[in-house]
Amino acid sequence: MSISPAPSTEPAEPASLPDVGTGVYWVRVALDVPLPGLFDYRAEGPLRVGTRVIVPFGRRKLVGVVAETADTPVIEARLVKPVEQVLDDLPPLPDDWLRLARFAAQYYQRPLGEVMLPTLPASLRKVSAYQGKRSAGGPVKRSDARQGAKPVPVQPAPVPVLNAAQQAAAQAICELQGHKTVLLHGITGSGKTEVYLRAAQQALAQGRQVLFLVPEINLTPQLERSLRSRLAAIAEPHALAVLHSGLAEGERLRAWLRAQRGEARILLGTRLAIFTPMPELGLVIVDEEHDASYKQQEGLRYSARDLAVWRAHDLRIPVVLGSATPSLESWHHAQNGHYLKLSLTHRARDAELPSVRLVDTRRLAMQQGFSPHLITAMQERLERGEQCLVFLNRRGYAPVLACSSCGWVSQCTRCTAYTVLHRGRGGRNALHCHHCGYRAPVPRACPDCGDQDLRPMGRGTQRVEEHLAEEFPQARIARIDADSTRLKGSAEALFAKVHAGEVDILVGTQMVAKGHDFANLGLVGVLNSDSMLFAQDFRAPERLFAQLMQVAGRAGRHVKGGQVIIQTDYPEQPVYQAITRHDYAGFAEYALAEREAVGLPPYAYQALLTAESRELRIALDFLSLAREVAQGEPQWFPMLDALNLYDPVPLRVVRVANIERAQLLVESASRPALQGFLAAWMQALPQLAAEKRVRWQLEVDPLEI
DNA sequence: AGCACGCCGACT
DNA sequence: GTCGGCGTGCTC
Repeated sequence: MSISPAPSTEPAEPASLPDVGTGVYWVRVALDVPLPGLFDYRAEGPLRVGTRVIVPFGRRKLVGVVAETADTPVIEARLVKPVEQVLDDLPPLPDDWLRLARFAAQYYQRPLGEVMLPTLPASLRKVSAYQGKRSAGGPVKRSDARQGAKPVPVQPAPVPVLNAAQQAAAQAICELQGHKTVLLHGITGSGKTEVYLRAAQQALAQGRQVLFLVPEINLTPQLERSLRSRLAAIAEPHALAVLHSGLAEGERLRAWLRAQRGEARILLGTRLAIFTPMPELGLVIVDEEHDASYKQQEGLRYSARDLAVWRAHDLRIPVVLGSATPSLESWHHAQNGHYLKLSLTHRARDAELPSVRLVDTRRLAMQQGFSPHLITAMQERLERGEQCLVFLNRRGYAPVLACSSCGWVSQCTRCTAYTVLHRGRGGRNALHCHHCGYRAPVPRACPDCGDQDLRPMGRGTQRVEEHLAEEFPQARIARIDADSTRLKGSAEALFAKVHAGEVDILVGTQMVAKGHDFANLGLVGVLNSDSMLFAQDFRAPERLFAQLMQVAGRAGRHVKGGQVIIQTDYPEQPVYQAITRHDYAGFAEYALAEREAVGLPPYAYQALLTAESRELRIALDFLSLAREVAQGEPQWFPMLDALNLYDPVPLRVVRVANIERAQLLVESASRPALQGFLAAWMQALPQLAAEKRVRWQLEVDPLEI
């Protein structure tokens, strides 16, 4: 998105002014409640904006953040309650943090308190942490200041020699003055990380902090190790802090505090780290910027990547977005000169890109989803002692169980979805609903006609694993998906086996596609990717391309002649054609032209209003009413003719856990028109929803529609 | 969202 | 006779 912060020239807000003669200081406090606006309180002394306070709210007490000071309260003064406790265990939250929170609240149409408070470590926003303790009171004890991370012994890694392209990219970033968004487009294995590190190194040398965002927790340990060893050469081990939702509360608090105090010089984290105060922030890096996990999918539905761009702009510092397959939004900005595009077009260690072959499966005799070509290729690789990866984005044994005589199929009673057949340990099978978590035993006979011939239709990773065990009885096979890695640490253990060469064939879902560098992997086989090709979502081809590039990038990183085999019924599709040439730019050009022709993002901006109710009719009625309200009040919605409000429609999976869902898409070619409309609309929606008794949410820049 | 008040069913 | 179901009303 092209969001530009307002210039941050206004001085820090002054402490609240006394009400003349009374010695009362009025403050407006942001609280984590789903009510619009701020709440007036009275303080005994001046309070700086950004100060955390404990205030009474109804029958309870809450931690809030002073968002404004005022000469007079908005509500009647006698209704205003006093601040109960001023939390001074931390300095007030800094101005740039407040600006970021205000922007996010306004942009995503949520109350300020719902943005501010959930981004703080829990102990800084829980009243319980401050009650009962009289002395210093609160979670930030003096000893925390000195408590860094455990002193992990780290050997400095040798600084790798950058190739010419890496050198040029790093230099271009290091030479930037002020704000710039850089799109670092580097194919898998081209050494983007070294470029990030070189840029980070310079920022550190200039006395600045670096914020390094990564998509998922499971990427962090690897990167953390490599960053630690690289950092050992240029900074002390304490300089790195890691922040993600998998941390224990204490660790999370400590990392946040170290970043906030400027003790941590590099903060490595997932999307939530974008909200960490960093007093000397000088560079933001967003690795794998296209990755959907930068988008929070509940509560405040923010994009950490987009907020990173905003924050960097606000602070007048560079931000580097890196990817082998950039989002079309970022690519578009780079193409039109908004972003600076830097490219790494060759693999760093002279390794060649794997060859990609499309196997046209329309006229082939398939065996359990495998073409003879793929089986033969696997055979050859295994004979050479290389590893094979079979990629299939579908877990379980089979996506549905069906009766061979009457047409019954296994369905969830609570959702409009098939239940998936899963093979449990000891051959105990069960039907799982992937939407609501419901589990049921497998019926002995068809519930409709009594026929005992129930057959699994299609295949998931379990069935593929089973078939491969028959096909390659000598091979050691491992399966990595959400089911086989449910237990803590089991994913690491499985990956370790693969890395140790104790696995010949790896079967996996998208979990295996990200980040891992398998030294001995020669062949990647892709099954059933066509299912993504014709998904209803307009971003499906973009996601498919990114996923195929990513999984293809696992092959032949160190092995000569790496190969990818994609089985498809549609080899002529542009996505597949571009993949065979490793041609991101070609794919992007094609996809962007298509988007432009039909006016989809990045050529339009979207928001999605979703409603939930026990009855679909009610959810749809609410959405229709919401649309009528907008169309019926032209004085409230002067921007209406720049907007497109679509018909309310049921979601593709309309019922989940017995709740029916529907949505209404709003679209505009003008961001300000959309923003203005949403702000006005939000005034009317809560009342409508209360009348219809529906749960609802508004998502700005939805990823899936 | 919490939290409490408020009126109707199966239990120590 | 009570414990508790969740409807609805309010929070500066």
